[in-house]
Amino acid sequence: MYEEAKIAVDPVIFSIKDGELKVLLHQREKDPFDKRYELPGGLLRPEEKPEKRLNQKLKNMVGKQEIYFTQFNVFTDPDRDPRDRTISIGYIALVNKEEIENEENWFDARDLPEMAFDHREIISEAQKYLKENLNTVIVKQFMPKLFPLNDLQEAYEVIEQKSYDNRNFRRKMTEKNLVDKTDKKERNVSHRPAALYKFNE
Amino acid sequence: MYEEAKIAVDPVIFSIKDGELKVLLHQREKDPFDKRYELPGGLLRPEEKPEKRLNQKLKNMVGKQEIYFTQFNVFTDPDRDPRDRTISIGYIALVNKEEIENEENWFDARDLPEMAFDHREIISEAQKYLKENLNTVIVKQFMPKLFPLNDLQEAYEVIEQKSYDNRNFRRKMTEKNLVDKTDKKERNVSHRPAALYKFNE
DNA sequence: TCAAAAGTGTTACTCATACACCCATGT
DNA sequence: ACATGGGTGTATGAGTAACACTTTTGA
Repeated sequence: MYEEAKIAVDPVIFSIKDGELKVLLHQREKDPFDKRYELPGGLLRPEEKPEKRLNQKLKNMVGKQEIYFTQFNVFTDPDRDPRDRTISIGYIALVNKEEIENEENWFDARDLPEMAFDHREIISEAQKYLKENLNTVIVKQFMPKLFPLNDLQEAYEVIEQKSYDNRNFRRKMTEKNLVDKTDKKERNVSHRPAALYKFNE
Repeated sequence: MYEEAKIAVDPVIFSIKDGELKVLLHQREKDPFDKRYELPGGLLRPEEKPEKRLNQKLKNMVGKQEIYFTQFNVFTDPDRDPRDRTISIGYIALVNKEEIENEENWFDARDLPEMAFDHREIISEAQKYLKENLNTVIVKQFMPKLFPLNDLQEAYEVIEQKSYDNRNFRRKMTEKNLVDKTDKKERNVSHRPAALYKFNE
């Protein structure tokens, strides 16, 4: 008759640190794919909405209460889980580097370890989505409240994998009033301290 | 334990005719929602891939072999089907008006009949997706091989719900080499016949 | 005084927008 | 000849892209 399938919620949790796009992974401790890394997802429980499941997961993994996420794709290959048929709903979730306490399970998205299931492909699709749908709302999630303009430029560059002219970038951000200069400055840097900016409202 | 759910594949099949964005629907003949209209979807069978199911459905409904489609969203509300929990994978499918033989089940997307389930919402999301992701590949699906430039403009206008300046529109299409003029012309029209264009490669 | 990153202006080019009249055909 | 939609050019402003040197701080 008709197929019944389990429903997984798989977040690709991104952050930007040290000029790299990072992804938060979890190491499996049982078969299949024992010891390999996987996305920190979960299966839906009866009557449960994906957003609820995801909020719980994100809270566990990252600690922060409110984390931005959005659905980007669904993975349906009948053989993607060797046990039962499982449909995975793929989400991207974005956290700023200030939230990262323990760097241990954060990996460079461009240099991933051995992955379980089709999770490498899911991450690759997620990166593509991130790049294609980049906007201020997205980048904002990666930044702390106050930041130097050059860090913002770096965020764009890391996601889009291209470089901007520093003068043009600054002009665009300030003339369009996307950011506001504050009277604060960087501290304890061994060079000219940058002015700190914040996002406009 | 964990939820098992049925998986539905629901295509929103769009076409453009008479200056309207049309959607192909199917009238139900049993409860729940007897006599209401629904998307011409189907449930996945064991081991079946959504793309395969969709190809079958589209072939049945429209006749043409190769139809462009793409996944746009997933609908997961636990109560969206009053019988069993069913996850619906939403697709948009695009056909050009030449393929429409029987107009009977084609409805103006902006004036739908009473719908079953959450299908009105699915169509509304599909329209939003179409509008936001409009590009030449998309519009191409709606057009016959040869067409007057003004018909192409109309297609953009119907999808985006805005109007273009005719001179600017023509300049953009031709200068960017998105279309090529052929030596053919409209026939049997009671006004100056339009030159027919085709998409570039 | 040196190293390191922050910050700053001008010019050229491309693209989007606004706007009104003549043209080719069928009836 | 007239009604109907087809077809054309120019000017203005906005946004994007290219390009190199001076400034401020800590060490």
